[in-house]
Amino acid sequence: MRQDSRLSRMLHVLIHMDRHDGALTSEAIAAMLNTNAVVIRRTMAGLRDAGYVQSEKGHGGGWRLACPLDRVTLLDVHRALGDPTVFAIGPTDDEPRCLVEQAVNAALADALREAEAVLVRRLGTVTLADLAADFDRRLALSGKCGA
Amino acid sequence: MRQDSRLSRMLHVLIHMDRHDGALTSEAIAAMLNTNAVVIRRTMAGLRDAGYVQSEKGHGGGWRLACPLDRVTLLDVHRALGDPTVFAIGPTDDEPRCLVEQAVNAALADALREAEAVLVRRLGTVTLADLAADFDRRLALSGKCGA
DNA sequence: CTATCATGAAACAGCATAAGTTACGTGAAC
DNA sequence: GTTCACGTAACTTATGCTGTTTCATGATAG
Repeated sequence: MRQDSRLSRMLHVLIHMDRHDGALTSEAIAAMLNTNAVVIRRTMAGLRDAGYVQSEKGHGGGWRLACPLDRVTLLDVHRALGDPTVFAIGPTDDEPRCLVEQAVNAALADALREAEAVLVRRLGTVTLADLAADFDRRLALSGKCGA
Repeated sequence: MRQDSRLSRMLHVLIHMDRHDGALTSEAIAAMLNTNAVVIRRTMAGLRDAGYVQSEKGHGGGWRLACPLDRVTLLDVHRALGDPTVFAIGPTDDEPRCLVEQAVNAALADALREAEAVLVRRLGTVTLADLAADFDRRLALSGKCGA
C-alpha cells in the first residue's frame, strides 16, 4: 500500500526553513522536494492553522517559521497534518455482529493501539530542534569524511 | 488511507473453520465475509502456501485447517499474507542526498521501527487458539446477558 | 464416461486517497 | 496597476486492495 509522505516532507521543509533567512516561496519549497507548489500550499495549510508557520502574500512573500523548533515535536506536525491514519492494516467492520469477528478485532485493535502508543510517545519526545541537531552532526561528519 | 483488511478477514475465517466440520467452500466463506469467492481464493492462497490450510477440489471440496490453532500466531498469518506494509506513513525517498532529509528519515524510521517491533511482538505472542478462547468467553457472556 | 462441483489463475473494472496539475481569485509590494 | 505569491476549487494521475468475469483443471457423483 502506498505510504503518506507528508509528515516526512513537512519535517524536511521546516528544518530547511529554520536554516534559511527570509521567506521561502511555495515554488522554492516544491523545487526542493521535487513536487508541485500547490501540493506544498495544501500541505502547509495545516501547519499554518496550527501556528507553526505563517504565510505572506505578494513580493518577498512566502513561508516562515512562526515558532521555535524546540517547541514543536514530530507528533505536533503529524497532528497538524490532520492526524492521518498511521496503520495500513485494520479491520473492515468496526461494529461486527459476529462474535468471532469481535474477538479478532479486539485482539488486533489491542496490538495496533499498543504499537501506536509507542509511536506517538516516540514522535512526541523528538522535537524539530533535535532533528536540526542531528542534521548538524551529519554535516560535521560529512565534512570530516570528505563525503 | 484505506486499510488492508486481509489479516482481520483471514483470522476471522480461520477461527470459523476450526469450529466447522468438513470443508468450507470459498463461496461459503465469501458469504460470511460479505465478499467474493475469488477474493477468498486469492487471499487464502498465501495461507495454503504457508501450510496453515489446505484446499480440495470437486464435490465436498473446499478449505480445511492443516494445522492446530495453537500453532499459528497472528504474526504467522500476517507473514503468510505477504508481510504487507504495516504503516500508512513513511518517507518518499529511501536514499536521499539531502542531509536534512537523512536526519528526518532516520528519526522517523527509528520511531516506526520501534512501533513495528512492538506490534510484531504482540502479534507473535497471540495464537489463533487464544482468539478462539476469547470467542468462547464472549459467547458465554452473551448467553448470560441474553444479548 | 459425463455432468457437476470447487479450486486456480488471468484479466479487467471499481474504489479510495495521496499526489500532481490547471485555473482563477485575493492581497501585498514594487 | 502590474507583478508576485498565497488560497482554493476542480480535475487528472498513480497505486494497491477489492470486486467481477471467464476459462482451465481436477475430483466426485451418478
